[in-house]
Amino acid sequence: MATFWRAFPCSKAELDLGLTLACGQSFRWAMVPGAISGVLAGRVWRLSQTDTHIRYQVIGHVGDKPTPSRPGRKNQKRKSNTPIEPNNETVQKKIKSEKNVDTKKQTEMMTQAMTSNTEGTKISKIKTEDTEEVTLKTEAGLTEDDICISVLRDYFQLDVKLTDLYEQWCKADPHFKQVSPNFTGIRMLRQDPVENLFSFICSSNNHISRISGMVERLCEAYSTQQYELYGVTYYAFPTVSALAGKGVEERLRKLGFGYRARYISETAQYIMKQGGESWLYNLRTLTYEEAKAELMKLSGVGAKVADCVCLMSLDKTGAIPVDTHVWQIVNRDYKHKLGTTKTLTDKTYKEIGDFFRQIWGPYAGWAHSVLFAADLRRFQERKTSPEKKAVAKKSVKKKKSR
DNA sequence: AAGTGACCTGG
DNA sequence: CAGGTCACT
Repeated sequence: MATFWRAFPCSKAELDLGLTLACGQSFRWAMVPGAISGVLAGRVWRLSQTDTHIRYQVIGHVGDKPTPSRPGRKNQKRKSNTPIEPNNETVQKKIKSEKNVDTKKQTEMMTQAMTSNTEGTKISKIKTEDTEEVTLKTEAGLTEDDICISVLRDYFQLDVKLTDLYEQWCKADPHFKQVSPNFTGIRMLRQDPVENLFSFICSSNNHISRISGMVERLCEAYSTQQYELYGVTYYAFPTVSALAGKGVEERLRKLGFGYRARYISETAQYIMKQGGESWLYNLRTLTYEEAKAELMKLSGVGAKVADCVCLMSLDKTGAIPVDTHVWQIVNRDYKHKLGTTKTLTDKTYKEIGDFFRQIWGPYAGWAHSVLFAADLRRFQERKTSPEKKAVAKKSVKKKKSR
C-alpha cells in the first residue's frame, strides 16, 4: 500500500500550520521541503496546508522496528532536521496496524473521536493523490484514517473556534487588535503531557535552538520506539519509566544537558513514585490552580514551566506562562495598565496572569501565545511595518533550527 | 517579600 | 546573555 495525501477543509485563520508548529510550543516538528514532519500519537506524519485545506499523510508508525536503546551504546547521529526524502509521494512502507504497539493511546484517541463535538468543524475526507483506500479496521470499526483525523482534531483542538476567540480578544484589547491581523491562525496544541513537561524542563535559562537539540538527543538516547525511513529515524518520546532509570543524570550530563540533567532524572523518578504517567495525565482532571501546584513540586519546575504544561497539555486555557519575553511585552505594551516594576517576583507574576485573564477571558493563555509569537524574532518579517532594518541586519543564514 | 547569585552550555 | 529554577539573604 502506498501512502498518499488526504485533506480536510480548514482555513488559515482557524489554523496556520507554520505559525502554530513553530511558535515555541513544540520542539519536534521539522520543516521539510513542502511539508512539516514529525511524530504524533505513535505515527510519523507529514503535514501541509493550502488556502482551504490541511493536508496530511502518515508515512509510518513508530514501534514498527522496536530497537530498545541500551545505555552505553553509541547512537548513530542522524540529522533528522533535514531528512533526505525523495519528493516521490509513494512510499513503499506498509502500514502494519495490526502490529501497532501503541494501542492504549489509540484507544484513547478513538474514544475522543466518538465523543468529541463535531459540529464546529466539519471534516470531510478528500482524496488527492490516493492510490488505494485504507480498509484496515479496528475492533471499534474505525479505519486507520478515521483515527488519523481524530488524532489531528484532538491535537489541533479544532473544536475550538479560533476566529471567534480572536474577535473577542480584539474587542477587549486594543493592542491585541493592532498586533493580531498579521498573526492569525495561531492556536494552542493539545500536546502529550510527558513530552511537554520534559521538553520545557529543558527550556529553563536556555534558547530554542539548543532546546530542540536537547530534546532530540533525549529521544535518541531513551526512546523505546522508533521508525526509520530513508536514513532518518523518527522517535517516540521516551517514557517516564525510561527516564527514571539508573544513571540517567550522568548520561544526560554527558549529552550536554547541564544542570537540567538532574531535573529530568528527579522528575521522572518522582512521577514513577506517584504511579507513573497516569498521574501526570490525571492532572487534566484537576483545576488550574491544583494542577499547577502539583507540577511545581517537581524538580526543575517553577511557575513558568508549570504554566507552560498547564496551558499546552493539561487543558488549562487560562494559564499564562510569564517568561522574560512576556515580561518585556508587559512592560512595553501594557505598562500603563500595570505598574512598571523592576523584577519579576512571585507577586508580579501572579498579577500579570490575573491582569491578562481579566482582559482576555477564559482562553487568555491562547491569546498570550499570539502576542508571544508576534514578538519572536523569526516572525518579525510578517509585520507589515516597513521598519525592518534592524531585522535585515541580522538576517544571516542562521537557519540552524528545524 | 523583594533581591541576588550560581547553575551547564553555546552562539 | 539566553523563553528559569533553586537556595539563601
